[in-house]
Amino acid sequence: MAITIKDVAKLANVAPSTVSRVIANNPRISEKTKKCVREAMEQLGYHPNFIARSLASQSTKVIGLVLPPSTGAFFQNPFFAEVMHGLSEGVHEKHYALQMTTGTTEEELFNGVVQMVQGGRVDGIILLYSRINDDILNYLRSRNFPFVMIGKPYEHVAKITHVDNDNFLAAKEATEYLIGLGHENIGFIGGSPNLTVTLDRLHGYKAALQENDISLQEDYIIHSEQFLREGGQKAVSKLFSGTISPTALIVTDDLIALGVVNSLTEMAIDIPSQVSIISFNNALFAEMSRPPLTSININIVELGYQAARSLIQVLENENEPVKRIIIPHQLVVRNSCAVSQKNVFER
Amino acid sequence: MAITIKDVAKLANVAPSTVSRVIANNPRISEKTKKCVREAMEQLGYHPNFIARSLASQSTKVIGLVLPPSTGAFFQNPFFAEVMHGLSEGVHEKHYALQMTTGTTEEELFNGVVQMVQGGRVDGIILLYSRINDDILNYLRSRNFPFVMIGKPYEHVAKITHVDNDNFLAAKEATEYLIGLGHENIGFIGGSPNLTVTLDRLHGYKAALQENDISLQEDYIIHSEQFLREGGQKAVSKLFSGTISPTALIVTDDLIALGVVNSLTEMAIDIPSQVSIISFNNALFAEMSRPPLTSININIVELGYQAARSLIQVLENENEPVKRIIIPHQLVVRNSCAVSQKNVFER
DNA sequence: TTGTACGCGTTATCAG
DNA sequence: CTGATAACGCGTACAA
Repeated sequence: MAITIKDVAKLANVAPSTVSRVIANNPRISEKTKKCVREAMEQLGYHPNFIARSLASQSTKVIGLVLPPSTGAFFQNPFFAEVMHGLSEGVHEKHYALQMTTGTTEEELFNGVVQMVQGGRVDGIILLYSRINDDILNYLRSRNFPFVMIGKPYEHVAKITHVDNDNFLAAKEATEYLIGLGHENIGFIGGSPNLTVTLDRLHGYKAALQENDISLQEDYIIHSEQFLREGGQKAVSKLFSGTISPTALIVTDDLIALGVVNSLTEMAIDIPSQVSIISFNNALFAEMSRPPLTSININIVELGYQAARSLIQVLENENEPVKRIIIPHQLVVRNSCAVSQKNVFER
Repeated sequence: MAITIKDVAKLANVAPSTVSRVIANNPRISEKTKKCVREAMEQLGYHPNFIARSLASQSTKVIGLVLPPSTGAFFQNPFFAEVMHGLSEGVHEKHYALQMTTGTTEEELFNGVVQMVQGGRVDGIILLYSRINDDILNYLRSRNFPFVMIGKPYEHVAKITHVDNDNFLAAKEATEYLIGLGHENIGFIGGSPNLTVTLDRLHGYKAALQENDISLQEDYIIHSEQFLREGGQKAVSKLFSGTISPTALIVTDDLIALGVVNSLTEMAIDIPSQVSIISFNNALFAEMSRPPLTSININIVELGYQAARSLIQVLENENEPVKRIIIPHQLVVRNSCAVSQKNVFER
């Protein structure tokens, strides 16, 4: 059995509670006994038992992570690694640990969260996604359990602390950029329409069209359930089978964009001379693609970092106000967009 | 305060210990009281407290993950996401949770591990790397704490359960493949020489040369500390400044290979006609690179999955024997290797 | 400033 | 088959 607080107490000739107070650096303990106790701890190689501490103090110093339902695909997207990077830095600074649960089905996932929460495994939770009508979100809210989310809540925006980009603006700017290049037939290829990111970007796209008096074509909008390359491929075949094909595309994820590029290349449609593409996330892929993709850097690492920090603030301050943190984005111009060749003739 | 076992006991008119036994599905409890207790649990919405359970049973059902020291870079490499994918599936099947610690310095990392171990936070640990003279490894061994590692231990191979590829063979095959194409001036660009993966692959490379009576050129061997693109770029400038430049390269990581490709392209050295490249890991990059890289698929997801499973076996079976699990690899041929043009003339 | 005693929510041992 | 009771290791009123 490991060294406990009692062993230390015995060696230092004090009561266990005194040792406990020394650990907590309680100011009401004399420096002399503190030193004495610390020496005893050193000598025995004492390390506090986190589990016992958690039970007594009702706090674990662990933060739970909830990955989106389609966990398998999520791991493949560079978003995962980057957000983990930021999260890990954020929690590490404050001496918290990260815990993950995953599940293959929606139900398993939900149960995993319940176990984390009601099982007392974690002090708070970070949702790595935001979607419409999320049971997990509702559950956390109904139990009043501390959590923050990455992405904009679909409902109750003002009541949920979250870290997000201004996806509306980002998509609007992206679209305006294409319009500025003379494009008017602009397609939108997004991820699942249940995700708020997708919706926000779609709205930004629509707003830009409207402000520039370009009529919206519903069949220029495609949603691909998977945030993967396959999604992009399917989207292209739908988009380019119509009568008038778009001359430019907004794609909400680099990975999907990759599929799009693949398909277009196979169809011998040149990028950017025939179709311009602008995508989101600025993953390494974006740079590697042929042609290199113009993409919007949403600073995913920072997204994770801020999420971690703001959750910890919620946990450590009695009534921390609800916050909304917006991480800036940047358009990274590469070679996937060109001036529209035909806008003059077509209308 | 949450519902406890006592509340359930009261409602079901039994002792708390009985409730505990029902949870554990103890066979010595009558079906009748089981049903009664379960109804009470249902009615109250009871969920067992994991922390209390952990304290009493001295087991947390949590597995700790140790990332390599250069954590920042590690997150950027697709290896991270893939291995996490496998790990998460492996632990999820057996109802364990994953916990991560990270640290910016070696010392922080070490302390993180000590906290996990001595703090009783985790039942076992998975090391996501293997290197020479690892303090953490020595610590775990000295405390006799259950752990498995991904990669081959540098020492005590027969005493440490680990999951690995046959990196020696993989590199040997890769080299032989190049030799088969007529190459004799084959360079080796590896990651840190402190990692056993690097060493194993280097040995495989050397063995292949030797068996084919090709003399080893020490200045054809470059180590890049970072598993990143920058590493590849530096390596190239060293390699191609000598008198006789290699006509083929073994690169131990796709990300490094990417840097190599970049640099060679900038130097207007054509791949594969002037230099052939074969790399490891078969990340998405490999396929996307221009030209697409011939790479060795080491099945990273499986590496993680098996690591999780074997650790859990160690945890759940009294004296599970030490195991060594080898995950198969496959050469994925793309377009980065060609028949050597000059081997006939040069010797 | 320090010690005593109890509670945190379970599991496990030992009776009955 | 079930019920007391004692751990598990620590935090914390309360008392001294």
